[in-house]
Amino acid sequence: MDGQTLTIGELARKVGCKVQTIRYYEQIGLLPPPDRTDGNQRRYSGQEARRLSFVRHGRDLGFSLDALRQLLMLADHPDQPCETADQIAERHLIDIERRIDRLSALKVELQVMIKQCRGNEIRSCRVIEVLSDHGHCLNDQH
Amino acid sequence: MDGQTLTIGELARKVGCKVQTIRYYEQIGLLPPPDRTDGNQRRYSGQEARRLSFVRHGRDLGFSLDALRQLLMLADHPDQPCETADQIAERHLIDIERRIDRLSALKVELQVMIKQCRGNEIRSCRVIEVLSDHGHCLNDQH
DNA sequence: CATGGGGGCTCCAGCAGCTGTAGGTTCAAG
DNA sequence: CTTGAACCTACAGCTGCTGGAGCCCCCATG
Repeated sequence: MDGQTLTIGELARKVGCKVQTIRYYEQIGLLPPPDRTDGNQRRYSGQEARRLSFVRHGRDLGFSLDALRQLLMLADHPDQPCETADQIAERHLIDIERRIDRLSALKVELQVMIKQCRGNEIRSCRVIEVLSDHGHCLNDQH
Repeated sequence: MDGQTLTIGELARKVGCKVQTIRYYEQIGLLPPPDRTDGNQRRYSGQEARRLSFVRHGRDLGFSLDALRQLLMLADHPDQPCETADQIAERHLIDIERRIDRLSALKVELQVMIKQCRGNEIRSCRVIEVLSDHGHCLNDQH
């Protein structure tokens, strides 16, 4: 099942992304240039499809293209210890945790904002007021 | 304390953003053009500083510039009912909840990935493996 | 074997939301 | 009056794609 070749459109459908995205990844050197037909159309092997899957799955997990580039380089050298890969993942985990915390704080603030404001005029609207006034800010670090 | 004027740099320091960001907001019409000195430098009033605070705080809360533009327009017409402001905030709340859910799922997946991989070779590294293999994907919707 | 249409190709512009640089001017402290 | 930090404009660049124009290829059907 590795000898199969896919057109760029088939590949895009398979991994769930746009054709242009694949060409973009190739352009920025994240995917190697695939073989071409005599008519200059790209044909992808199972190998290349797996590499793209890796990238897409990584993107779904929120990794940056740069982080994925590093991970791909690591994946190409399977004999080395995987500390670096771990570090990338861990850094990413910390980042995600920070984002969750931040978003949770925002959620509370928004809920308060909305609850306090029902059917009034803008003059007394908490949404506007809270946004105007830093005193109401929960995570006040400005 | 409203009669004070600030240079663009002072304002930037006060609200915690870059000078260029302020000029950018002016350029896209989010902030009105401020008064200038004879030497063509911008001078900001307390009014204008508050408007910028509003924008920055909104950005911190994850509102898009477009949503903030709408909210600013509402804030400029305080006699109208605030349903629209509410709707914007509510739509945004739903969005934030979705983002939290999504990030929480990613967090679990990353934690599993990292925990299973300690001091091995890349050959057996879960981080690479999980990203390569869709079978390990928790939220498998591809 | 011709043809039509769906997909492929390249190149380029644009999106949000800034950020950085170049090259010049102004302001205020000393 | 000098100096140097901060200001000015204009424009390019960043991430991660997405869409369009204008052309070309592939293959199923007649």
